Amino acid sequence: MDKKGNDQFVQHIAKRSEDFPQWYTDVVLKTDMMDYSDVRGCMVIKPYGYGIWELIQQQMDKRFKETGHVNAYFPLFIPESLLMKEAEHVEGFAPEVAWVTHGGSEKLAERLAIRPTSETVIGAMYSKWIQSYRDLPVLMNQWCNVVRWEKSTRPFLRTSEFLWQEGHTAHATFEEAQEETMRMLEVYAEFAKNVLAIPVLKGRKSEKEKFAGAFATYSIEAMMQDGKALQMGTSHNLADNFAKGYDIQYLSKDGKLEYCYTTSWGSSTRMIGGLIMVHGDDRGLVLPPRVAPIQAVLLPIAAHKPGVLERARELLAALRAAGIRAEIDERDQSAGWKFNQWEMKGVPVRIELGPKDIEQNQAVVVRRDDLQKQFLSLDALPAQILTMLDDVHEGLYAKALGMREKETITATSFEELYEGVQHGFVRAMWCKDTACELAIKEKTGGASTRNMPFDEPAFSDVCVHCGKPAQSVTYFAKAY
RNA sequence: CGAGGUGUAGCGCAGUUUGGUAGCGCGUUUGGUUCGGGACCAAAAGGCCGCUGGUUCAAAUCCAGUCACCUCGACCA
Repeated sequence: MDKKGNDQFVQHIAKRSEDFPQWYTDVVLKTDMMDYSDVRGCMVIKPYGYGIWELIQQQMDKRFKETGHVNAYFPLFIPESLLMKEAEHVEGFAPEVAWVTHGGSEKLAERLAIRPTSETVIGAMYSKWIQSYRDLPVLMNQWCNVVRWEKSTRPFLRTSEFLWQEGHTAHATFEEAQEETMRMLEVYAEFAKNVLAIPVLKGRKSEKEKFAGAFATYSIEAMMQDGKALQMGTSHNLADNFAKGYDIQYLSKDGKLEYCYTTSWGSSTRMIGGLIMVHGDDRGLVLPPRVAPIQAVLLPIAAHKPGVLERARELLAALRAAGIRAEIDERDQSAGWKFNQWEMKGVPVRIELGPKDIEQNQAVVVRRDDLQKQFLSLDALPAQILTMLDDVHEGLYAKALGMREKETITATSFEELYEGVQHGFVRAMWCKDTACELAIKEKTGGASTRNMPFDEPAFSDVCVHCGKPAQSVTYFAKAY
């Protein structure tokens, strides 16, 4: 690269098309979102990245309140005996649990697991709290951190410690639990669309991939720009599996002792990784406006000239008064340098204000998504920026949806399916997912029915998702 | 856990083949000129060459061990 920079921050990033993993890492590190810590696989989220997370939290929490959930907090440590009560759950999580063995210098009589997820502790509490059908449903959520000792890690996508929310609910019947499971899956899908500008597929996971201990697991999956799938939220119907393990019972109206039906659902800082990989381009990050910590950055041009800075600060105040998260960059750097830096950081809208603009009562406004430049009058600028932010959101969503549709094929044979998942999603028919007996019925092609050789070795690295939207088709994708 | 790669200044790297004063670019600090797409000049600061041991008069460099990180597998609600 022949471009010169006067800040280490301004370095070229890898070409997205040539080296997607490297591009992703570059974007994460060079946009000042996170850093590596000394503990392997643990991330440090820096203020810019955390700002995104705060906006995600706010907007998601608002949705949880609307669906009647309340926030609570449960312990970080889970005694080993408590964790062991649900057999499938233990088996699934055992390989990735971190253990506390000592308190100070004394060895503990019983090891403490650092929560990989909280069904177990929360189940134990629910067992105390729930006595009667009048106590149901219990609808709670907690925002917290969890630890999973992963073998390999990637920033935001899979870290040893991560931040998330986990919802835990208890209901009187299986049907109510199922309804809750689907309701929250829908909340996630709506959130992905309207806040993150990411189109997602809703689907049910295969038996092999479902949450350890769940009756059924549903997820939302998005396609990244390399064609791979990323799970961006899950919702589990736990049926009465955990209620039986943790003795969550209630006395029904007609005086019978019954087990509860529980659900759990979660989404994490992985969503940040997802939005980087869905929207980013060769210039760096592209943030969807609703989670952008800075929605509009104001760059005074030739700021040393009289009046420029003053006018720019007035404009900043006007933007903020309109509810726009705006910042001004008054640093003593060249204009070109600032353009590049804020583009890399993905700020949705850039506003340039120089002496010539002030003369003509206008500003130069540039959208991050298409880099189109326009000259707008200063008078109505805040209102126009607000509209523009919505346009950017819609534009990003449409672009991501277009990409996904382009990279999704419909398969009518195993060969097509296998070929398709190498670079995108595949639509294929799904019947029932029972252990190793899987059958595919062709529907879209309208032709014959055949059995799918799911036990072929080539298929082992394919992540299977079953979605059941309107057209009743099935989605398969190669996953991260 | 398998295969490959990398550890040298805040960041990116050269130097290791052939042992001999620790180098370059960017950034940082100071002063000045600039300022509408990655500015320029001048000066300065900044290093347990991942760690441990060995060979040697002498090790960033050779040998052995070890640790960490990265990529790809495996694994992963």
